[in-house]
Amino acid sequence: MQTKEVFILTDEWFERNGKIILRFLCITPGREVIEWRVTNQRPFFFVPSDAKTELSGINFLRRKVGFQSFEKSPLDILYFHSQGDLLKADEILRRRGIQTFESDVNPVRRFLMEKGINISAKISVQKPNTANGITVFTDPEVEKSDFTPDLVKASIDIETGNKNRELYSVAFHITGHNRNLKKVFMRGGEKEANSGYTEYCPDEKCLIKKTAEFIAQNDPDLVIGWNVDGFDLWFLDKRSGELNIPFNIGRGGRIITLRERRSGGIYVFIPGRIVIDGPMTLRGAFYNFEDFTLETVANELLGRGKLITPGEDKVAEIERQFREDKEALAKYNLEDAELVTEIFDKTGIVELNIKRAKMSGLSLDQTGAMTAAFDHFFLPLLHKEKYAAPNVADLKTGDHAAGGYVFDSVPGIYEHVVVLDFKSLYPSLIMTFKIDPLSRLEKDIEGIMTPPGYSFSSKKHYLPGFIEELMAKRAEAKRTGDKYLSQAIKILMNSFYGVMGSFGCRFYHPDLPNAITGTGQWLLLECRGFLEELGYLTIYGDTDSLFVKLNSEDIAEAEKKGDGLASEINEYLKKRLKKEFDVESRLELEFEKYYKKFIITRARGGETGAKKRYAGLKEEKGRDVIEFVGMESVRSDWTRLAKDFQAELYKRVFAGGEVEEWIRALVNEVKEGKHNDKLIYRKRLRKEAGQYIKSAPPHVKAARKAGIKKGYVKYIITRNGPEPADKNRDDIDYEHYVQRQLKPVADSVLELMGLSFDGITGGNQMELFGK
DNA sequence: TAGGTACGCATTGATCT
DNA sequence: GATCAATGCGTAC
Repeated sequence: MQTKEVFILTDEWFERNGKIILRFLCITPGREVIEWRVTNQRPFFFVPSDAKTELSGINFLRRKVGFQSFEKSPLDILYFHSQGDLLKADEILRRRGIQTFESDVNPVRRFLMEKGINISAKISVQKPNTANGITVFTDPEVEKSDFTPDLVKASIDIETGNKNRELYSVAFHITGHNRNLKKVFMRGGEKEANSGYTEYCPDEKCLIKKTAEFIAQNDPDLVIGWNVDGFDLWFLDKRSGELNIPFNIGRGGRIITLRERRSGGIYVFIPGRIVIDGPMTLRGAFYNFEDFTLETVANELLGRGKLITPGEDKVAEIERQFREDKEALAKYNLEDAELVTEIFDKTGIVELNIKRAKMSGLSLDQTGAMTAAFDHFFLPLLHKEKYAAPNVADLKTGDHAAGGYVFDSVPGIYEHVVVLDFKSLYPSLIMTFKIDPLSRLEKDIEGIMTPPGYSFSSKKHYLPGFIEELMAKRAEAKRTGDKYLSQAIKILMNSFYGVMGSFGCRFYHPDLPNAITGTGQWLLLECRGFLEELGYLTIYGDTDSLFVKLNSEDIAEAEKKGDGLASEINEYLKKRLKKEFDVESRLELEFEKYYKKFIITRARGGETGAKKRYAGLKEEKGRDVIEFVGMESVRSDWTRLAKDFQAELYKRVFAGGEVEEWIRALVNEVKEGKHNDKLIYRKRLRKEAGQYIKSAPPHVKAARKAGIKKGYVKYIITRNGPEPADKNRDDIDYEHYVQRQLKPVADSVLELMGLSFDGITGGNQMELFGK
C-alpha cells in the first residue's frame, strides 16, 4: 500500500467511454506531483417521487431514499454513469415540467464535499501507475489531512510591440521553496549587451518555445502576474497558435484552456498550475487602491513603481528600447515581474488564499466563490437530514431582505463620544438564535422565536455550531499570531449572512437574512433604550455600532467608561435574551474608540443629520488624529483640492483656530491658478462609454472627448464644460471649483458655527450684481 | 465562478412655469 | 428659471 499526503492544485472532470472521470493534480510535501484520478463517482440528482422518469437511451438507476424537498415532498434519487447523461436527463425532465434537485452541482465539488475534503488529503493505493511522467493514484482510499505546501511561484510578464501584435520579451521571477531565479527571454542577437539573466532568441517562435521549456524545467505550482490571464497568457496562447508553435505548459505537458468569464474577461486553466492574478486576488481579499494598475499598487505597497512610468510615451519608449537598448527593456520587463512577486509576498495573498481554501474547501483560485463554499459545507449535512436542495435556477426570487439599522442623527459639534460596537454581529446573532436553512425548515422542533418574529429550531441546525468552531479557531489563530488564518476565518464567517440572502445561493430564503437583520435592528434600539435609562444619550449608530455621548463626570476616564458601558449592556442582553427568548446570548459589545470631539453635519438639502458621514477627533499615540467617515475627503470622486481643504478646515474647527481669513486666501489662490494641480476629477465608467443613454454625466462627456471606452476617467472642468484632464489648460473654470468643491465642503461645517461660505468670501452678492 | 442593504450627493434632463 | 425625479457613483457597515 502506498500513501501520499497531497494538496490539490487543480481539479477538472472529463468523460471517457461514457463514464465521468475526475482528475486532481496535486503536490506532496516533498514536491512530487501526483495525479489523483476518480473513476468510480456516480453523478446524481433528485426528482419528485411521483415523477415518471422514462429516459430512453440514458443509462441510470432510480432509488427510493426517503429524501424530501424543502416543501417536504418526497424525492427519489437518479444515479448516472456520466455527467453528460445527467445533463441530458435533466434537460429532458425539465422540458416535461419535472423539477430536478441539485442537478446543477459541479461533479468535482460534489465529490470533494461528500468526502469532506478541504484541499488536502491522504490518499492510498496498492500500486500507483505512471502517465506522462506523473505518478497516478486511481480511486485511492481517502483520508482527510491538513497540510500546507510551500508553493513555487512563477511571476510572468511579457512585453509586446508593434501595437500588441508581436512578442518582444518574456520575463520570469521564480520564488518559493528557497528559490530566487530571474530570467528574461528577449528577441535579439547573441551580440547584445547582457547582464546575466537575459537570453536572446532570434524570433518569436524561439521565444515561445523557450518560455514553455522554462516553465517545464522550473515546474512552478503557481503562475502569477498582473492581468496575467487576461493579457500575458492569452497573448502567448494566441501567438503560439498563429505561429503554429506548441505552448503546452500544463503539468505533464498538458494543454492549457482559455475560458470566457461571464464578466467578459478571460480565465486560463493550466492543469497542475494555479493561475493567480494580482488585481483580482487583491480585490478578493478586500484590498482597495486608487486603481489597480501595477504602477499604483506597487507604489502604495512597496514604495516604488515601474521603470517606465505609464503615460502617453510609454509605448514609444518600449519600442525605442527594443530597437536601441534591449538590455534596458529586459531590465524593465524583469522589474515588473519582480514587483508582482513582491506585492504577493508583502500582502501574503497566497498564504491567505491557502488558508481560505482550507477553511472553505474551494480551490486556491476560487476562494471568492462564497455560494460554492456554503454548498461545500452545508449540502452534505443537509443530506444527513434527508433533505435535498433546489437548483439555484429554481429559486423563487421574491422580496429583498431588510438591512441594517441606521440611526437618525442631529447635526452638531459634540464632545466626548465613545463608540461601542458588536463584535461579528451577524455571526453572533446566527449563533444566539440558531439561524440556518435547516432550523428554518424544522422550526416546529423546539422552536426559538426571534424578535422580528421568525422562528428556528433550537435543535436542528449546523451553521451555529460551525461558527462556534470558527470563532474558537480564530481566537487560537490570534493567540499564535497566525494572521492569515484569522483573516480567512473572519472573511468566511462574515460571508454566511450575505450568502443566505443571495439569489445565487440554493439555500436562499428571505426569512434567513430578515431574521438576522431584523434582530440586529431590534438589538440596536434596545441598547439605545437601555443607555437612555442609564442616563446616556446615543447620538448615532449604524448596523452594529452605538455612538454614546459621555456625561461630564465620565470624561476623565473615557475609555474605562466605554468598557464599563459595554459590559453592562452585555450583561443586560444576556439576562434579557434568556428571559424573553430563552436563548444564550452570544453577543459581545465592545468599546471601540473614543472621540474627544465629533461632528455630524446636516444632510445637504435636509434638516436632520446626514447618515454614514461624520468626522471625529481622537488621540493616537499621544497625537490628535482626525478620522473622516463617508465625507468628501475619503471619497475618490472629489478633487484633491476639496479633500485637502476639508482636512485643514476640520483641523482648524476642532482646534478652534482661525478659518475666515484662511478661506478667503485659499479662494483667491485657486482663482489665481495656484492650485491647478489639485483640480482633477477622477471617476469610473461602470459601463461602456457608449452605453450611457439616459444621461451624460461629466465623466462620460470627458471620456467621449478623450476616446476612453471604460475604466477610470480623469477630467477637469473648463469654461466649456468637462475636458480630459490637463492641468495646464488656460480655460479652467475656477468659479466651478470654488462653488462646487470648496463651498459645499465649507458650508456643511461652517453652519454649525453660525458662519457661511458666502458670508466669508462675500461671494454671492458680487455674482448677483454681475448677472 | 464570485455575499448583502442603506445612504448621500452631484448632475442631468424633463416638466412646469 | 425653478423644481424634481432619475441616473450614476462611491461609500458605510
